[in-house]
Amino acid sequence: MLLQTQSHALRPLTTAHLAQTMTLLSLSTQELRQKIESELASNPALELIHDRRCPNCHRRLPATGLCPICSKPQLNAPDQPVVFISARADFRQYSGRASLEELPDEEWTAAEEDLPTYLLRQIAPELDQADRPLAAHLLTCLNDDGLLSVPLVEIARYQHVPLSRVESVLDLIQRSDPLGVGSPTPQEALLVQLGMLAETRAIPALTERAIREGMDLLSRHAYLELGKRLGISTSQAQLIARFISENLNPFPGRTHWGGASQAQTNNQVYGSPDIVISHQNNNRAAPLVVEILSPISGTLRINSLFKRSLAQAPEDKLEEWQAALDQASLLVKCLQQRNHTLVRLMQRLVVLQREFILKGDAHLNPVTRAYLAIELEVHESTVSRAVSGKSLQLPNGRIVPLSKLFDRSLHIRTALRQIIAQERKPLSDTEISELLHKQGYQVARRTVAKYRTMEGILPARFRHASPV
DNA sequence: CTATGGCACGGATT
DNA sequence: AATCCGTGCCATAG
Repeated sequence: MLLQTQSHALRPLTTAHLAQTMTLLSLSTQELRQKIESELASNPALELIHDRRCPNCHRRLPATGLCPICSKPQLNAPDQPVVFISARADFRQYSGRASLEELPDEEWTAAEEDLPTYLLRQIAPELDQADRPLAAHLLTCLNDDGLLSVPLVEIARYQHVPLSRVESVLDLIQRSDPLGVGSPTPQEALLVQLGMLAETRAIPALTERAIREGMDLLSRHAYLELGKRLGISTSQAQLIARFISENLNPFPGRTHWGGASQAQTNNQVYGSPDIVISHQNNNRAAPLVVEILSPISGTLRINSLFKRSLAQAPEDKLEEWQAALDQASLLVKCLQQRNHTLVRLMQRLVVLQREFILKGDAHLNPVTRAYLAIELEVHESTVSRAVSGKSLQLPNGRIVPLSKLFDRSLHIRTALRQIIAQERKPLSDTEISELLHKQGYQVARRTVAKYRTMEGILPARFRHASPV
């Protein structure tokens, strides 16, 4: 028995290590944070140091949370992008700020005021004086997305008012400027917006049902399935999806639908990015800086007190404590490995896709995961896991899935979009295919059709005169 | 008859 | 091994 525990304690690494590294790598920053927090809560051998030190070079950090050394390009290699683990774990406000910078000037005044007061001003005239505290309570419960994550009943109980009154006040809020704000789910936000929009404008058939019954499919871009569920064709389902993404906003808190400025917002991702690419000081000429956002602020390490007390552990607890310690050190190690892999991946990726990052969709290099795996001398699946489920914020503030950097057909699709934008008369798929051949893209006529629907472009015949 | 979408197959990718 | 993607063939709509 004794021999068994010893050998068990001696060789827990390798396989377990590998397995955990893989799972950690495939987690997004948010998921990883949850995982770490739960580990931290349950495992006394782990400890989080709230130091304000850079995770890369361990120098003291200024209040901004950005390491002045690591975020600067090296003098001897100014062209090399800087890739580092970012110490600022709280990036919600960060991404929010980035999107605000994109707003045209006239929107600034509205945006500068914070959301709750902005809303309160709107609803004040229609609001019964007695309901003011209730409204204030509701508004302060809004999260960054403009959604209400607290159940209504809870608020009703807290304020000692009937549920119906809470509902009527909330209804007032939902009809205020960021339309749908205060809805409990993105789904309901969309429905409210749709309802208001329906009064002034024609809406594709079945849009409401698509949101009600196919929300899950909609967010997964599973248009084929959506079509089946609604009993319509895939392309019709795609049209509905396109209409929704162009006219509605599932997260009313993020002011994103300002005018016609965003014509091609294809697969915009909402939520927090895992990686942020920006120019230093927002200066377009400055080198690129790549931050891999850390899931936690501070340093995760083994609790040295716990380790020392292991020597005096009571007989019956020894095994349990040892296991906790092993698990903790495993987690710390794997976390480092994950960071290392991500840094190496991004270092190479940013060089390969520099054009795309700076100039946009048309300049995407068709890089495959397998190719990158060979370059980095890691297994394909490692790259796969590192890429999956992560999102990337580009210097222009857009957040896209990291897998977009591995899209093999995006540059052809943008070429296609250009052709159609410049066409004098509607071109048939066959004609477009020929034009693409002249540009050096060998795509079959059938494929043109696929790309066209992917971009949400109507068939030639129906495309005649519709300047939206 | 032409343009286009659906389905399914094979090869590449993950 | 599972999934995605480009393509060919066929049915259908205009």
